[in-house]
Amino acid sequence: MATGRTHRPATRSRGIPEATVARLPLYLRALTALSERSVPTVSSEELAVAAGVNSAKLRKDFSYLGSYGTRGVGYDVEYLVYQISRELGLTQDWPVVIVGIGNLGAALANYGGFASRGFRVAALIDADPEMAGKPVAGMPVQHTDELERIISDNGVSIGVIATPAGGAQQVCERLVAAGVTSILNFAPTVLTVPDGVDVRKVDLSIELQILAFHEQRKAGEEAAAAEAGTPPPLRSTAASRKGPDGEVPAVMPA
Amino acid sequence: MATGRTHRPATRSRGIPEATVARLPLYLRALTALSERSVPTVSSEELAVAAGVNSAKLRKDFSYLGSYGTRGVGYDVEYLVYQISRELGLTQDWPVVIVGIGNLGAALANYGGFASRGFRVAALIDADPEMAGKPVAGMPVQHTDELERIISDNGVSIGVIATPAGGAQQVCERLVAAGVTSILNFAPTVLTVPDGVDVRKVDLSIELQILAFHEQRKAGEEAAAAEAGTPPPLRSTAASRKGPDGEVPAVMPA
DNA sequence: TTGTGTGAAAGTCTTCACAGCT
DNA sequence: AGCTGTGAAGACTTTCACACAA
Repeated sequence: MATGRTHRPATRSRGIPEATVARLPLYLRALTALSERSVPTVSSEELAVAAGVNSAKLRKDFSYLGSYGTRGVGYDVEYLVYQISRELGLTQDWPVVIVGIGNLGAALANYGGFASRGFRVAALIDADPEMAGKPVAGMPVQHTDELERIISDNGVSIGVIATPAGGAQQVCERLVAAGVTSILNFAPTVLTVPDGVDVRKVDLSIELQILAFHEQRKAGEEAAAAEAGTPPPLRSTAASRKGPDGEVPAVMPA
Repeated sequence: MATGRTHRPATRSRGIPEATVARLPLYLRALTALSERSVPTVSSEELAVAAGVNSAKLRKDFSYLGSYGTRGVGYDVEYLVYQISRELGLTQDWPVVIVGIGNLGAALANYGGFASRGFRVAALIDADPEMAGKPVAGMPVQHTDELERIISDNGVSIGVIATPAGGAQQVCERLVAAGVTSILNFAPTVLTVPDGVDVRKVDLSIELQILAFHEQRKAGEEAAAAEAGTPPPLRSTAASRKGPDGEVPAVMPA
């Protein structure tokens, strides 16, 4: 069945692990850079370094896509770029709308890498009537009233929410009702959506808080180490969250 | 620091799972909202809904912090806010620098939630001499030449990189050399740092690509379902966009 | 000889389900 | 009676280490 391309290796029991999917864009970026430098092939080790992961993980990840490498040689850069792009659905063009054109929304609209790989900003939408018509990133901002029409006219299925937290859920509901099934949420709030709709969130303050946690832990360990007479490990505290190393020795206050 | 805080419950064999740490800010936000509405106590189920997780996970998460709930009753909101804040290191103030004051950097500088909970923007830094002195978010932008001095004078240990990809690694190295040990990277590039330095990345295009992957999969399933005579699951929107070609291997609607 | 592809082991995270406090 | 706290089971992810193809 499946139109052509039945070529796929018997592997692939449908379902690439989520952790792998989340790394594919990383590999793709590294591969694209290699491609631009006309590098023909790359080993799992080299590519892994470029992508910031370890090679075993990379090979395992690629094994879910199929056997695209050549033993003793490595991977063909162009071919892999294509395979990963296809797997990620980037061989087609995704129109995207950005709702909420404040500082952040404008920044996103202006973000180049956005429009590049497979995505196209179809419209900028804001609730403020004052904004309507104003050009941002060379594109006129449209009023929220137009939201449903815009989604429908452009066949938009991916929406970016960059509104204040207060309005996010409502915007989300309108987007979903109009046909959007994937949402990237920058508003610092939890969005509730029906089944079948994907939401990913990007939250500055959450990231900072996670960093603060580790930062505090470093400070604590340093102090503990000093107190115990142990010299603070050269800039090598529990940097990596889980570190297979032996969990800090005796921090125990007893 | 490390003010006598030996109060800690006997539990806590040191080491809260990373996955739990990543959710603490979510709980904290939900709790803060409850606190503002003067809600005195909350059950794991209610709080879980507000934070967008399930209650078993939430209880397990809290169990790593200690036994802060009351069986048959729930959790004391104020007390939990305090405990989580302390665990995350938010009872102290973290000076932060933002490097790269373009659209995004300016948006981050203006982001309110930033300055709120425990973080304070200590300086805005940009490499463009033209920017120097210009006020952004009520604060003069400073030139990169000042970077080391600023970090050191303010005891900054957390840096935010919002430069173009090209300059990110170099900025990162200067930040680290100057004493920064936690970095939030918005530049679309992999940063290499020494052990002991934490990096978290926020990458718009990666998030979009992950959404596109799932979006494509939905379209594929929909097409397959239609082909198999099964009605597409509810909201069949994205119809206009649908998958590019077939791909749709064995569907197995069971 | 080199470097992929992958079973198997180890490590993490989530979910279940219920004992035990209030 | 109600809800927390948590062992134990299950699911997912990473890492190991080596057979095997080029």
